[in-house]
Amino acid sequence: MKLLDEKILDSLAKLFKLLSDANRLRIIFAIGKEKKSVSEIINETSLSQTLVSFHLRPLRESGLLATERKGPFVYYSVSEPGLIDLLISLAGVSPKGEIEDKGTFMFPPMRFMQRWMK
Amino acid sequence: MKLLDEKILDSLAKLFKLLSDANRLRIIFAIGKEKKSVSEIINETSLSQTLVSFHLRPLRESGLLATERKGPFVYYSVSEPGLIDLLISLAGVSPKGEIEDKGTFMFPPMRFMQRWMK
DNA sequence: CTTTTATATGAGTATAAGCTCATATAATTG
DNA sequence: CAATTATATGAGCTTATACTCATATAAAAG
Repeated sequence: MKLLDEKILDSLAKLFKLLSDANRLRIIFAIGKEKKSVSEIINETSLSQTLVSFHLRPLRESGLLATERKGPFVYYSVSEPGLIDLLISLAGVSPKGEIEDKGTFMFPPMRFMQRWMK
Repeated sequence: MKLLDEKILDSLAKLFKLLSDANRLRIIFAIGKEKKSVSEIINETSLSQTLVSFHLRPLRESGLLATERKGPFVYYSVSEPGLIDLLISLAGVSPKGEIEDKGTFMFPPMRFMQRWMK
């Protein structure tokens, strides 16, 4: 008997706020289900070092990303892999940008999103 | 073979931005899978008329909500019902705030969200 | 037609978000 | 330890967001 209370709404809003920037999504998709160093993220996203670090901060501080240091490199990973699945299904893409696997569940793509894709 | 391009990222970011406010979520959950007049939304959310109309605008203009006038009332509905399912599963609540139906699929609740729920 | 009810909107404001620049810290190498 | 590579952070700027107030429009009722 779980009620929809204030806390859940606030948490959901915070989660969506964390995801409401294209560069943040680029970064998260770049990490995917692996561990990526900041350098790798910079290379794969073509964003500046400062901007990547700038966006990594709130993602890390919120707990959405986890970090692990290995020598001079800091590796980032998505704390909740389910989030990647969610993003992949919402984006309507497959993990490697190839044909969708009909066997795995995917949320129906948000149709109305297409009006923004021009 | 669907690639993750700029347009998809931007669309996703816009979608999340639309959902990144607790009052917007309140409004969307209040509408749910039904058609609700602005008055009903005001009553169920306890938000001011101006604030409700203020938030309804971007939701409507983005296409996320659809409107229909009946006499003096304007009824709002969620254009893509799948969105409601998504929100319900992310929030970890059942449509009526009761026990979750084990038969229907639900995305695993984002565990890390709990750190925000205090 | 005037009044009332339902809803929308423009203007103004305070706060937050996204970004860049310069600089700081952390670990590695020479 | 000095220099280099990897990453983080504070300050400052610009734009966007969330909100309120006053007012406007739309339909219905009297």
